[in-house]
Amino acid sequence: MNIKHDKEQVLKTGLGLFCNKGYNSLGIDEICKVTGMTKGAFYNAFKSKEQFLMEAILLYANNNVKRIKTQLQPSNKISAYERLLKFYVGMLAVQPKVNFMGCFINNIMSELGAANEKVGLASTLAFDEFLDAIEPTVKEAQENNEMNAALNARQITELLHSTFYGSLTRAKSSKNYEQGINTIQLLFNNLKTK
Amino acid sequence: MNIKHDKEQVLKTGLGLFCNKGYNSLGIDEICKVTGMTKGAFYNAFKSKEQFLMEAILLYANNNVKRIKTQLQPSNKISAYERLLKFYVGMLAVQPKVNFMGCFINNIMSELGAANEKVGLASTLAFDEFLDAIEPTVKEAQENNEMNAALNARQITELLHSTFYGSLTRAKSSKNYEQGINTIQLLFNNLKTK
DNA sequence: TTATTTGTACAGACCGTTCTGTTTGAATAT
DNA sequence: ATATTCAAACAGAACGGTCTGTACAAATAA
Repeated sequence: MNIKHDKEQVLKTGLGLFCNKGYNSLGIDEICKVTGMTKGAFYNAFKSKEQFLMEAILLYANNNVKRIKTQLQPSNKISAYERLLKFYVGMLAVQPKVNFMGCFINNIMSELGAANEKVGLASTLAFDEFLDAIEPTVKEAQENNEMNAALNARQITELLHSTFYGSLTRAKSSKNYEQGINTIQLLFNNLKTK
Repeated sequence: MNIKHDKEQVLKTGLGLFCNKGYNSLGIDEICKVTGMTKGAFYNAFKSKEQFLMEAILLYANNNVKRIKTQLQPSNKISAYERLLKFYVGMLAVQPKVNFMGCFINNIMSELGAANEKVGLASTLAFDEFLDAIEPTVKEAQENNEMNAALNARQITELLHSTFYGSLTRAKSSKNYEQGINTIQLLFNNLKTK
């Protein structure tokens, strides 16, 4: 009794598992168990565990870009600066509810980025896509005169996101996100136009 | 013919291996091969791989605190602000020469901090020791009126180091440290007294 | 029929750890 | 000085478990 598996659904489930357990701690057996697949079906659909990961990275990157764009969507109720601040604080504050799983791309960068060239490249590209999605809102904040317009918008975006990733790593390890929020707040206050 | 092993030297060598390969990718076999030990000797000296790691974390933390204090040592040739900037830029710029191994504590936080409570705690404590070593120089920069004295020195230190760690993770993954230097530069410019 | 997909057992490599027996050198006894 | 004892350190094979990936027959689809 062969089962017709929805590859997208399997990938989505696997992505969730990767987010929670990382790469090395998640075995093919567990992916199969949770998705209801067998190994034959898995290896028929995916060339290898690494390729499965690569597809999961792409899926995550796409979904996350969409999420970022939605959350930073222009609004006349809340300014660009405030949307950005809320965006980053929100991602930190939600961590206790998601078992401090952090950001999949940041996790994969840390776990495999240095050792595996392909994965390093893919996660670097995903990171850049996130910056692409965030940068317009930084520009908007500059045009609103909320942020210093003399600075390069891309570099501000890099600064925001790097600080966020550093704070997130610390939050994961200490199981405490409050220091991270303070750090983000301090950075935003400093980038604010006086 | 049994060999007498120097535990400190073994730990030092093992720490170097952990720095380069991370925790999961480094096997006991390789530690033994490089140090010239056998497994019997290894397990006579250390309870487990995890305990070996814990001792390596302490060793690294101590050495690194010393290094930080040396590099940030008060000087009348270079101001506190400049010493801090040089300190962070230097750590990024050196990465190509050390195979982008980054900071051991940051690596371990990322790889194991979330999964292993003991390791998470130990690396969080090490992080705090680094902040303790850096904070006095931030205070000095504030007293020199190089940095805004209205801000909390500890929180500035947190911001500096979190941003550095975020930049470092990205540098490791992309094998490029220049963006990280730009990010640190931008942050320092923003914290500078106008 | 013929081609494709799936289920399952298993190969083969690797891992951390344990086990048994050996070496060693210092303490003690002669 | 010489012989004996003993505990700690060491050597390295072996173990139990994990892992990814494969082989191949059975089931299904064309």
